[in-house]
Amino acid sequence: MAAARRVFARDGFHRAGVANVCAEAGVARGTFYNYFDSKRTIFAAVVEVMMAEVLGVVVPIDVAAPIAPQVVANVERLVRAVAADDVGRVLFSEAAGLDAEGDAALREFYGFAIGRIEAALRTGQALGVVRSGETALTARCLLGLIKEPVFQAALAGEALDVEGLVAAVGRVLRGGILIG
Amino acid sequence: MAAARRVFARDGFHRAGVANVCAEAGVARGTFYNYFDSKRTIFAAVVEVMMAEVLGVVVPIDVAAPIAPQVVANVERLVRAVAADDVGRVLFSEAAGLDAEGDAALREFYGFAIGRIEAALRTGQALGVVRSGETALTARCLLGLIKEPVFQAALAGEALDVEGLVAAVGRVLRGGILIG
Amino acid sequence: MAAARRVFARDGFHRAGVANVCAEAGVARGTFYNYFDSKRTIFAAVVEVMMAEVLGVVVPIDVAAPIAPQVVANVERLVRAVAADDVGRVLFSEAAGLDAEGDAALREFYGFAIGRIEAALRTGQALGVVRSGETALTARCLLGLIKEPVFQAALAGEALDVEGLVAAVGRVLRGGILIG
Amino acid sequence: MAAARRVFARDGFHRAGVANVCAEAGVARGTFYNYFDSKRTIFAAVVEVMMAEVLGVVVPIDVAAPIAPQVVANVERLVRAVAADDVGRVLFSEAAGLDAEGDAALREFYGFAIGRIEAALRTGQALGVVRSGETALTARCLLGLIKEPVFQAALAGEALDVEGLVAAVGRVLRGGILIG
DNA sequence: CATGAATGAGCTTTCATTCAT
DNA sequence: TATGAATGAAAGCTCATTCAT
Repeated sequence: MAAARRVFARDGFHRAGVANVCAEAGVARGTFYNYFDSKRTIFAAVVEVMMAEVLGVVVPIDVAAPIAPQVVANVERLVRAVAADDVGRVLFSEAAGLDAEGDAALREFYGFAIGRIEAALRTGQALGVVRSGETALTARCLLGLIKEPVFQAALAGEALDVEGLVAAVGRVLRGGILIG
Repeated sequence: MAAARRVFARDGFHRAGVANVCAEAGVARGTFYNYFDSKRTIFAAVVEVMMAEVLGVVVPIDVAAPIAPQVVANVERLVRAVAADDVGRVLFSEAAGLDAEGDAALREFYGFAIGRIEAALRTGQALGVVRSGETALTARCLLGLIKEPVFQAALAGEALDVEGLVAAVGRVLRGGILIG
Repeated sequence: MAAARRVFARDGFHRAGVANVCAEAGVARGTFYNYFDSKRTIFAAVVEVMMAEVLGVVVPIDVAAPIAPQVVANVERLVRAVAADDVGRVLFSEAAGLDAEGDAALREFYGFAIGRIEAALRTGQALGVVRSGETALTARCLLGLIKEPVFQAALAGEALDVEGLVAAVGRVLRGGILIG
Repeated sequence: MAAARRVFARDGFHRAGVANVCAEAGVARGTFYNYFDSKRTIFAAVVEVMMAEVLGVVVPIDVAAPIAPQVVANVERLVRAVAADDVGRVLFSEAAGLDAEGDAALREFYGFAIGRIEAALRTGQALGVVRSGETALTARCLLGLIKEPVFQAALAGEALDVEGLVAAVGRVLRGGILIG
């Protein structure tokens, strides 16, 4: 699994071969198929782990405590999780469009993430700390707000400026962009 | 080209075969290779056209006229362009991670788009209609704000609610999310 | 035909394409097939012309006149004919092993040439100017004596030293190699 | 390798397909590519073995012992080696003109063979058993003397009369053809 | 008669997967 | 359980040839 993760992160699903994964793991091809049904299967397993890692870092907001720092902390952990180990690269570039099953897993992942954001928005609206308004599309927008800079950094091959990104996201969340 | 666009949009680069493209176009395999060097080549051509379509709908802001409606109109055209014909699906899912050349083209595309957004932010700051602050990461965030809902709609196989999205984006741009 | 000859001489039968021949001749592909049935056909025609050229330069020996100079002159003309225009390259490298028909043509060509040499040997023996002995294999040996240096020059891409070759051949013919 | 040798000998490089080689060997196409990079590669390997076989049978002349029988023995072994297994067919018809690399290998082969002959001629001249005179072209002529009858037999599809050929070559070597 | 776009059979090659050891 | 040689379906691509214009 760890070897597969490295190989998929480095080469992507299509350019990576089972042979590469086996070589990286130091086992024979047959051994691979004793543990995984197919290349597709291990990729799905790797992706699932990555999704769990990403979703796992988000901590539910405690409404009794100050909210803003909790949101910031969540965003920061999220960004770090996605930026680590090419997780973003695999999840955002490779996982989409593989096949129906893969897309379903991806939909579930995003559905869960967006659901959490939307729930947070609703709770925030109820508490009066989030502006009222439609939440479904807004949740998707917020997801993109965080995801896109990570994707761009991966595409450019640059390290991500996590603090800067958290600050930028925070600014947009708090006050938008336009004045007046 | 039109046939290839349909096939790549439907099946993706890897699942689509030259045979599929030829069948869709109603020509023989040899005919294909009279016009394109390789499967990779025609995909690059399709992607390039899509990129041009997307970038082409963005009209420079006229600072003499009211700015907000112009921004809204740009966002709306952009969203429609990306949502049409699975452009988003191809550009966001298939084009990334193919090879070095493809990634370079993608970087150029995003670089141009982000550059435009950043320039607009700077101009807006100079005019006093955009809050001051860092612009590079913010530009990426704004790109994600628009891109992600389109991607999600494509992933879910739903039609995109363009007006709703434009409204949601507008809301975030104007006032952010958080109160106080 | 002239264009085909150039192309086949330059590229060989297999690496040359009908497209190359047409480009060299400045005509369209369809035009080519108005005059020749196939690539194989025009190659056969080119080869036939070359064979005729080679065989045509050999002049029957006039037994009334001094014989040695006539033989030398024949060898020299033969060498020049084979060395010119990559004739040797086409005849010796490309024409063999194409298909049954091509091999048959080649057999006829060599059969004729070897027959001429053998007849000359027999006549010479009758006249007492050629040592007695078996003639069939000897004729093949003599053919090789002339052909091989031409082939080697073509393979090495060097110009052939015609005078030197004629002298060397003459020396072997007259006195062999070994002493005593 | 053995199967490939048979197939290349029978069909030639261009008419032989990897499929034929695999069928002859009784293995699947994939198996072939586990051992050889390409059709070109295995052909080069086959040719190399053939070249080594041919060059390997030539034994250096021992100047202390009678020379003529040694030369005859060498020629005989050479002829047998080239005549066996369609070695001549592959080496003389198929190997030439494939590509730059193949021609280079062929040049090396012939260069080595001609070099050996030339060295033998020089040694013979020093020992006074070979007539004085130019050696480079003469060496090529002698090569042709032996090679051509083998080639002709292969082309005609006849078995080669090895003893007759050795005798004919011997006659030419010793006394040439012409009298007086 | 010249054209050249269209053709499609057939080639080489790849690689996920199997299975006897 | 680990192995890795063997597998073969399927892909991309070439090029001699045809035929409507």
